[in-house]
Parts: sequence; structure tokens; C-alpha cells
Amino acid sequence: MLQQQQPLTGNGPSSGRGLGLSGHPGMHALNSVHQASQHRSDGGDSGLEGTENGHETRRDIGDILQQIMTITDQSLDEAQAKKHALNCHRMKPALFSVLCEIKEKTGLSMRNAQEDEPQDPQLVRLDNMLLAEGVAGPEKGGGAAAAVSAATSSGGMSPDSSLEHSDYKSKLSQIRSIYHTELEKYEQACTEFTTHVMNLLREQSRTRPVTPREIERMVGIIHRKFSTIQTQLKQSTCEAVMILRSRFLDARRKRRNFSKQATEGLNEYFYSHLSNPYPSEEAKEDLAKQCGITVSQVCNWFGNKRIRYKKNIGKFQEEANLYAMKTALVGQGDDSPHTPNSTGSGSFLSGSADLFLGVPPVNGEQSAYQIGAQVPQTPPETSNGNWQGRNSPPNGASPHSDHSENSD
DNA sequence: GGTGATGATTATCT
DNA sequence: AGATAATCATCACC
Repeated sequence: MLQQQQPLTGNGPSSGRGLGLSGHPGMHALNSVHQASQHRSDGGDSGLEGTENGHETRRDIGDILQQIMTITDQSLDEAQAKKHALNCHRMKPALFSVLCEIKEKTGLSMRNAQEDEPQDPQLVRLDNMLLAEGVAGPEKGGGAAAAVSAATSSGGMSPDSSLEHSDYKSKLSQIRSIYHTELEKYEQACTEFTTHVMNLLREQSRTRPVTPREIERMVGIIHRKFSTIQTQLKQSTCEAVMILRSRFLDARRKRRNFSKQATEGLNEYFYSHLSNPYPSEEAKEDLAKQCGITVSQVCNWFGNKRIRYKKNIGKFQEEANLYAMKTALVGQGDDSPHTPNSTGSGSFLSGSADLFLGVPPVNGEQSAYQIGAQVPQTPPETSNGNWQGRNSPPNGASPHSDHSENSD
């Protein structure tokens, strides 16, 4: 379900997969009930049902179907004629009263175990959830708002969360509309079907004894059947909402790459503080503001960057050169906003500076950065700053505490 | 579909 | 608390 951000199309259950409430086989079940009922109603008169003895009542379904298939207009007419003849038979009232007596006797032994059944707790749970999510009940921002507030309080939301918010809301409202359409459809079908069955029973009551209680029972059975289908619909809806929610709330699933500017800003800071790429709280906040991300995202980014840089310095060399050149150019005129306090070499680059020590590299040749700023080809532990070889930076290691040397 | 890049999470350390 | 290292899950490109 909901594979690959499949759009929510309101195709209803027949649409199959996607957030469209899939797989509540209601109508199939209904059709079978309907057919059975219809068959029963015809059977008494047309002689389709084997009633001669008890053994034949359990006829093979294939047989019955076969007989249904062979019904013709002519045989139906014949049946009608027989029915009429039976109704007009002089012995009919007497026979009918006997039948009524028998019926009453057997009716007494009939159990009504299923009456007054308490409401299904599962259904109650589903109802509550749908209500809480804003799918059932009056339309309002309830569930969506709750989800959004939960997401934003986690601190991991990107600035475009409002976009996602509306996305979530629109998808939820689609689920809502599908749910209500289907529910209405089933309710209507239930009413129609019940009326139909009651009419049939009334019709039958002219030739066989049908008690009001029996009709009630039949109506109860139909309602239970429909209630099962509605439960399935509610279950599917709940599933769809849960999936939508999990996708919306799980930040990891919703990972978005940072914007180019954000990445550049972070990289500039990183490479301009290569000797000590541990931004202070203040610097993190500045970077977060500047890049349009959260402080924790800045932390994640630097954590990832440090570890990845350290693991494969060679790979990042080109990037380092690029930023060295860039920042050096910017730094010539004024203070770069990304290198607020210089990029001291100091304590973290063993005896040397970072990136900005070097002259900006010129294509192709070994860059000044490579020479002077130590982006070595050698394993991390051996060069380019002690931060690569230790577990955590010393206290107050923030570049803001500053060592002056390079950068501009 | 495979694959590398990348942002987030988690366990663990200091 | 803040860091590292491993890992997960997704994106983006081929």
C-alpha cells in the first residue's frame, strides 16, 4: 500500500492499491447473500430445491447453479401458474394453518443467541481512531493538526513543513471523502437490500408462514453482514491513515537534501575551519539561520561531514580545493560571513593551518591548499589535524574562541 | 534497478 | 552534553 508516494486518487475500493481503501470485499459477500436469498424465494415454488427428503436438501451447489441456468421464461411462467393454482386450492387455508402451527413449534426452539449483542470492541476502537484522526465526525483540522504539532515538536521538521502540512491535510481529506462515499454507498445498499429481502419475505408469507420475528431475524442478519463490511471499510481507512501519518511523521523517511545554498554555507564553514570543524552553539545557530535548517540539522551535518571527511580525505580534496578558492576570493575583500573568526589552525592542526592558509588552487596542478593546508592523501590519523584522530574536541574548541591565522 | 550521496538515528564513549 | 562510528532510509543519478 501507498507505494512510492502514490497519489491519493479517489477511486474507492475498486481502485485496488494505494491509499484508496483497498480490499473490502463487501459487495461480493452481499451478492452471494442476495443470490442465496433470491434462490430461496424462487425455490419454494419452482421446485428447484429438493424437498422430497432431508438428504436432498443439501444438494451440490453446482447442481443448483445448473438448474438456475436452465430456468427459462417458460418455466418461470409455469411456476407462477403453479403458485397461483396453489393459492386458489381449496385445501390451502387448512394446510397453511397446519404449517403455521409447525412453524410456531420449531420457532420456539429457535435460539436468538445473536440478539442484543454488545457493540464490537474492535469497531469501537476503529470508530474512536477515525474520530480522533478527523476522518469520521465533523470536518476539522483535528488529526492533521495533531500530527503536525507532533512533528514540529520533534524539531526535525524542515522549513517547508507547512507545505507538507497542507500535503498531509489534502491527503487526509481525500481519505475522508473516500471513506464517507463508501460508507454512504454501503448504507444505501444495506437499506435497499433489506427492503428487497423484506418484500420477498412478505411475498413468500402468502404461501408459507413467515413470522414477523423471522423477518426481524433476517434483517438482523443482513445488518450484521453489512456491519462486517463497514468494519472492513473502517479498518482499511485506519490503515491508510496510519500509513499516511507514519510517512508524514517519520522524518527519516521524509529526508530531503538540503538546498544548494545551505550545503554551500555548511561546506564553507567546514572547510574554512578544517583545523577545528566544531562550530560553537552560537555558530551553529548562525549557520542554521543562514541555511534555513535547524540547529540539530547543523549538528548532524557536521557530525556526518567530519566522519566522512575523515574516512576519505582524498575524495573530499577537490571539494576542499573548491571551497578554499572560493573563500579565499571572498576573504580578500572583507570578512567572510562564514569565517567569522578566522579559522585558526591552532590546537587541532598539528602545527599548521587549515584550508585558508593556502593560496587558492589553480586547476590541474597541485594546489597550494594541498601543499600548505594539508589535505593529505594519507590516512586521517596521520595528518590534517588532530580532530581526525580523537574522539571529541577539547572544551571550548569552538572556532569562535579563535586562533588567528588565515582565512583572510 | 543499481549505486553513491546524504540526512537522520542509534549505541557508545568521554 | 556532545562527540564518534555504524547504520538506516531515502534521494538522485545513471
